[in-house]
Amino acid sequence: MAFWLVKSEPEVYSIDHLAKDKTTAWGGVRNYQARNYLRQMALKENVLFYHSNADPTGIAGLAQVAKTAYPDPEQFNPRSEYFDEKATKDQPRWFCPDLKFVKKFPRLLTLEELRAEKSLKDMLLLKRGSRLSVQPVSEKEFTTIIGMSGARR
DNA sequence: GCCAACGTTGGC
DNA sequence: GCCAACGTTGGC
Repeated sequence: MAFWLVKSEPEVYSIDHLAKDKTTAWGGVRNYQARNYLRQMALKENVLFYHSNADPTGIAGLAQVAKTAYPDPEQFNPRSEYFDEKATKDQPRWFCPDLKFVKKFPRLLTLEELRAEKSLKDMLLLKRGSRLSVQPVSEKEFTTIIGMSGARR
């Protein structure tokens, strides 16, 4: 069982959007490293939902993998901003899993709080210059974060 | 295969 | 809005 973290700009798609949609295709990721992580996601694995480019930034809630990765349909749509002319149906380049809403944390767990927590110092998210929008999280980190969030199991 | 130029991410 | 960090592109 692996644990993950995905970033999203709340102005574009927030935890509240996910709560309303219940399930969404996590598409539009156009970075190879992130794509590879998306393909590794297994059914029912836990995904922390991070608000980037926000005021303040931080972890807003929890999602779960509802469907493992399949070819992102937007790569085939010439009118989509995520269109990729080099992708074909036989050889798709980009993949997306479906993510399902689990819960919104009682309050946003800010980046500042995460940085202040010593046991999270090795977390990928907190590394300088870490821009990856899909990241693995260790079980220990995950447990710590759930504990800090004040969310009930 | 190197690397400069350029584009994007994301914290501040 | 700025800018550091990083990924990608493309000329050579």
